[in-house]
Amino acid sequence: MALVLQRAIALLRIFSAETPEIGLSEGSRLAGESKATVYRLLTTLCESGLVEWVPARKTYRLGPAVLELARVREATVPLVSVVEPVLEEMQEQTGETCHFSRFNGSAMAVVASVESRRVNRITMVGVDALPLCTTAAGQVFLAFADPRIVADALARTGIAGRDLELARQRAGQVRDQGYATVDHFEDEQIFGLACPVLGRNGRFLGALAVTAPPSRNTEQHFRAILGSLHEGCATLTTCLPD
Amino acid sequence: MALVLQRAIALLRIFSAETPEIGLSEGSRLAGESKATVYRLLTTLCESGLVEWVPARKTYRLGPAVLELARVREATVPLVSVVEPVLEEMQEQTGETCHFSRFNGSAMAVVASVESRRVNRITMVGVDALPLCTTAAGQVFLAFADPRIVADALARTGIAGRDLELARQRAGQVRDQGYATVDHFEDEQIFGLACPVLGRNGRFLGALAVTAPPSRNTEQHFRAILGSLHEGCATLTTCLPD
DNA sequence: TTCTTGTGGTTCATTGAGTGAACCAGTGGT
DNA sequence: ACCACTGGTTCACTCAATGAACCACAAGAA
Repeated sequence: MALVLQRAIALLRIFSAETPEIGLSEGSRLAGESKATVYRLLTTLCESGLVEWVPARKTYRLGPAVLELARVREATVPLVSVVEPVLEEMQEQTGETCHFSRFNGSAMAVVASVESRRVNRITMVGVDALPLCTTAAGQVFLAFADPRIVADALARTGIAGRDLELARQRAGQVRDQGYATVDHFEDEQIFGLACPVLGRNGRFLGALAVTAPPSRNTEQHFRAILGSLHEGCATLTTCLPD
Repeated sequence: MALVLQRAIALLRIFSAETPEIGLSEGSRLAGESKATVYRLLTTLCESGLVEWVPARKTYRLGPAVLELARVREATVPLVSVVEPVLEEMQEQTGETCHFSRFNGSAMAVVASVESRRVNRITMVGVDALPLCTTAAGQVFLAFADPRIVADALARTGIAGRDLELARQRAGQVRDQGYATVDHFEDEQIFGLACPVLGRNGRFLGALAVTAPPSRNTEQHFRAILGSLHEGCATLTTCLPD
């Protein structure tokens, strides 16, 4: 029910760090709706400020109203304002890029990130969603979140057969050792280490992660990062609602 | 057109710092829609994560998805990340609570704020919208924004006759002296001082403001605040897009 | 120049999605 | 036992959403 709303929301979600602005035809194509429909939806969204028309490029992009909504959400359920100081502290301790992400129904959505100050570092600019199977944060979700939610999430990715078995196996490993590591992302050599953040009731809330160039993954540094992660997780467990 | 969408957006905007959670009946009342309609809209919004169901209190509130949208918007058009450091600097210089707000179609929406560290201070907790006529930020908008937008905004407030004349007069004063001051907000004695932030093309972008207990409004402190404001405005003019 | 192919935007007859009155079932207070 | 609230659900009616077909325009090619 409320198909129009669903369409409109799907349209909103098309906007991302990779495609921050879309034209009418492009939006129509991406959303799989007729141009007339997309036009009507976007114009209505523009009226409210949720979307913005960019005359210079004849495109649409997310509008300032989403910031207002986010501010209200943050005032209702503080998340970023709680997570950010923890990430700052971790960045201080490890010197590396740190981030916190939550499952949003299809991937791990980056909630907040603090970048390393080193010249050779992992950047989070333009990254707003992390895949479930190929990132440390995602693997931590697969290992520690409610099995039903995980099963549902895996089903949606379309992963099946041998790959599905491997993912489950990997989740088991991660669950056993309490953290996940990866040594690459897509085609780049990247070291990633993530731990689960659980609420006071034990429910999975999100993943706290540190990423660095693989050259810095020495045994000593690894232990320092893991220590910082554990500390951060403990803080968040006590400070986050739920 | 797209009436359903308009209804849904109106519903989203009901959530505020003052009413962060609403029940079904309450929402139906506030939105002026039938319970069935509101139920359908809220459930659909919940599916996408834009709204969240709170079982403990049997209410709805804004969901985590709005944070994701805000992150994308912020990556597209940096605003908070630009304004926040400026506010920090101003708070350092003046010792007072500083904030930046933008016109959102009906009021000045607070984009970012940094609170004073003094014991007696003005807090921005639970404040997300500032009225146009009774706050320094609002008066700055009335004085410096595009006259057509201002006229439209004033019309919507329902202000007319003598009060409208007074507002216009006040806007003239503010335009002449380049800043706005107020000595109270609602029934509280509060000192407020605001300056307009204009884009490189001269268009009004928002209001930069400092607020303090009236007892601290000495001539010397006033000059310090005004200086800090001018500095902040200059920075924002060069750093903000548009 | 002219043709093609793209864009953003608009129209309008058709129809199915959205609507709300009326309906549960539950709860807390009197 | 009653009342006045909740949150949630049903279903016949109808009006709002839909998309094919339509502009006007712009950029590129022949």
